[in-house]
Amino acid sequence: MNMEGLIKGKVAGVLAKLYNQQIDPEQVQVQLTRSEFEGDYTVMVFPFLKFSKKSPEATGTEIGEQLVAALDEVGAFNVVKGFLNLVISNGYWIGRLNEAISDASYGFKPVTDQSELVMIEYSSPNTNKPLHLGHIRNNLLGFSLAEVMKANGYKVVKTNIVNDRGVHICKSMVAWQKLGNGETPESSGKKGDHLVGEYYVKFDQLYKKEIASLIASGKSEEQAKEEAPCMVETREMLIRWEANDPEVRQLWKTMNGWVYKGFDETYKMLGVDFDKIYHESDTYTLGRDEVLRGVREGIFQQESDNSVWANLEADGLDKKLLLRSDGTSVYMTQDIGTAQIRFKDYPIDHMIYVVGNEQNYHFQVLSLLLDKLGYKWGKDLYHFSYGMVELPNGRMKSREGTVVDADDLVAGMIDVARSVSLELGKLDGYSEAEKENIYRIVALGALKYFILKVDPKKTMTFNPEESIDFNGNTGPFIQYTYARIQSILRKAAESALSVPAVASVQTLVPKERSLLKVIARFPEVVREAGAEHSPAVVANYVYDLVKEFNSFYHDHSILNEQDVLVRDFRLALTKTVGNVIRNGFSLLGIEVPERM
RNA sequence: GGUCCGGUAGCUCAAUGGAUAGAGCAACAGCCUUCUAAGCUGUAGGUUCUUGGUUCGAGUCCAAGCCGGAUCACCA
Repeated sequence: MNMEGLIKGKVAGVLAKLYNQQIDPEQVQVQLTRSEFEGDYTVMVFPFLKFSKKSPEATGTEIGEQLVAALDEVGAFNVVKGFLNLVISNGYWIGRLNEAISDASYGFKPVTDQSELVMIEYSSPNTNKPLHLGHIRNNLLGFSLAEVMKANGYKVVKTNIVNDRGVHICKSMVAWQKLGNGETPESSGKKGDHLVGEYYVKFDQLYKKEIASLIASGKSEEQAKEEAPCMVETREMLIRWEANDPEVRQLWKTMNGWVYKGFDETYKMLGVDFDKIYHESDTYTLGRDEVLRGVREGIFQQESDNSVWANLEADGLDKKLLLRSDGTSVYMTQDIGTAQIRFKDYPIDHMIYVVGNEQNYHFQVLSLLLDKLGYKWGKDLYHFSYGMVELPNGRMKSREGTVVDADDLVAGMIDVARSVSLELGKLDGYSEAEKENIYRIVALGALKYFILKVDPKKTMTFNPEESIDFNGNTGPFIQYTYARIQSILRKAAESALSVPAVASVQTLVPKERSLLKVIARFPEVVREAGAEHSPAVVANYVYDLVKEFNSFYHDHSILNEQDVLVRDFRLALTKTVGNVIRNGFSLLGIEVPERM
């Protein structure tokens, strides 16, 4: 049991003994003592006053005396107002370090055959335009969440549902047919996803032009939008696509192929991957079958124009369209099919959808619909609803050209990392390839940390005018600390010093002690990150750890320490901090460099 | 309009109902003959949107209001 649990149980026992009061140990409030007070753990005594009928100070003192007598690890206590501060022995903290020193997966729970399986859907791009900053947040959160869940002992299947069909895809196809002149990624040298994205934009321009000329010829705006030739063509193309028209299918395959090649490059650069990829084009018919079953069973209603609806008014929601009057599928339809096939493919215990909070309503509806269709897991779907990334003046708008492209952003970050690194000139002796790899690690560290340190639920702001910082509370700051640690360990090895498997000092200076306490928190941080579904918990912890280490590093010498026992202890401490940084960052999908 | 989410230092973000609300950036002042200065130390910066309520104790919970955003599509 951890120290907090131990204290809670003991306090409950003491309350029974002193005041004849039974209380659930979980009701005892224990927290880490704030650094400005002496002590390690603090027990709130305010809630006990109604039992003790004494002052907070007297109550705290009584309980404190009992705890010192009952627990070896509690060496002393002090009471400030209603706060009972417990001082834990050095031996306990050193013992916690000794657990961590040689455990390569310190803080992680093992995954076993009995582990529950969690499927995490993330990324889920449309194949009509390249990935942008919003997708980056999704991808980083999804990948990190998968690592966090693994560290909490779950089997994880990462999945990606590619939205590869639908009107939006047909729009870029129509535009390419009309305006493309046979342009390909090879002929133009453009990355495939970017090329297709350009035609999606061109479609929009053409559409607007056609609407304008129809309005000029006397049509109403509504009519114009309906009758614009390129839109008519798009709708026809979607129907031909669903009817398996060979010509349309061929064009679709070709253009999607370009996009996939582009996406693969971006995914690889971001360091994210998937265990199983589903395509909407494979699942939407399953969804349609399910919807039609729902109609037969009276769960859904078919209107006279053939469109199918779910009436969710009894659940406090609206009516929801499931099939259009022309029989084609909508977004919701394919999500039903995808859910069904996934649960057929895997023994899923928990399903997590990493999708932006703009789709909260969609997932509320999806969960209800699956439930109505008779799937017992419908109600249990978990929508990991993260906040949007905004620019200083609001959302990214493709019409205003303010979309921050994922590839451009990463390339820009690498440029910054390169110039910072060249200026500092600490990579002498590395080959160009090794240097470029460091620039990449640092650049992605900066970007990933910047995004993941923010509470996923919250909207966050990104300013493309100011490049992401490399100093202060940043990824490179943490990577730098790791690199320093490795430098010390290399020097130790050169001097034939080995890191002891067990630390055997008796006394600790204050900065050693606070560092030990931060290291000891790591397993709980991993657990909390899993329970809260929050990589930010890990990011903020690693920052705390690193700040604490740098302060220690500044004040105390490690290799030049004269007392051999202290030197060896500090080596063990230093190595362990490095391991925790690496493990913590691995949960965020961030690499750490040996030098920088 | 209905529903949901948010509002903390100039900016970007922290803070299981607990002590004097913390970091970083930006500003200012120091620290490299010493294990990597992408570092360390200090100064300054706050009506936690407002008003009530619950509580021994509220940035945190409740209610109302103000401001901002999302969503309620035969878009995804």
